[in-house]
Amino acid sequence: MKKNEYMTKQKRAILDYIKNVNDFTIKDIEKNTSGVGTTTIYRELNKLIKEKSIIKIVNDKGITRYQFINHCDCKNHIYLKCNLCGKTEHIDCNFINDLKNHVMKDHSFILATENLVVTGTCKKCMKG
Amino acid sequence: MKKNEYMTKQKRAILDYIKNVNDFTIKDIEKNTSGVGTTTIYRELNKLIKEKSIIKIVNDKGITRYQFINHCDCKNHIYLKCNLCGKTEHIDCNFINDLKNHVMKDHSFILATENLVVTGTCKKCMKG
DNA sequence: TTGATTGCAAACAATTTGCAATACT
DNA sequence: AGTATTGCAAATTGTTTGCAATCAA
Repeated sequence: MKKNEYMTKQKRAILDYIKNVNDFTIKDIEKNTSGVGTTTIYRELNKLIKEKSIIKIVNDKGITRYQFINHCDCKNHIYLKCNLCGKTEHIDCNFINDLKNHVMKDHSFILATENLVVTGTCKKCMKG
Repeated sequence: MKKNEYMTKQKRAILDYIKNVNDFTIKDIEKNTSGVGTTTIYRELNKLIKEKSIIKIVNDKGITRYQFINHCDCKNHIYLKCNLCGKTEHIDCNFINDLKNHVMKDHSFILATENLVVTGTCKKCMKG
């Protein structure tokens, strides 16, 4: 939280909710909090978008969704983003280093692993 | 294109434009085509979204953008996109299979290698 | 106390829809 | 000919803003 910012009960309610769900709509927040006006929700989400803590996307059904991005300090990681549910998980393992080395050695290309998002189908959606 | 669909000059103008730019706004299309109504643009883009040919996102400045997804038929390949010069090269080798298997086995995630774009720095720009 | 935050209502902007005219096959 | 497509204008929906009251520090 930035300086000169107050922590209000509305803000806390919003943050508490979205940090757990990771993928949500405005209506989801309205349903899962109480005593928080819609205007406040928009204002808080816009602040988070500017800070790049969340992103706003419109899925193939036309529904506007917000997704929480977990930033972290570790290296050698990539994001796995599910094409179906839209959720992004984050893996951190040595294999990424192997990939990086391979691409460097055999293809003369420096892979930018700091912010690498690859897509596919997650465990959950694989079943459903 | 689906059956029972007509190829009109409006549709062709839109498709010609977005296939080349890969990332665009409604206004970009309006500026770079002529004789295409805004309604038609929205309708065409929505069709592409439903078909998952493009995605619609709102960036951290609040601008709504659309991004074209390039599909192709070959397997085991990924695209290497250079952050500096913007050029995309395309590699096709066994290592990609290893990556796919690893992600599947150790992270329970089906990697969509048909359309995987990773970014970094290419040989040319590495030197310059 | 001081400045940030809230929420209503109003303003605004983006997107969709009805429908008659037009273009494609 | 028959059906999909277009584009205007109107309707709708999503989002933002002004402002007075309230709340956090």
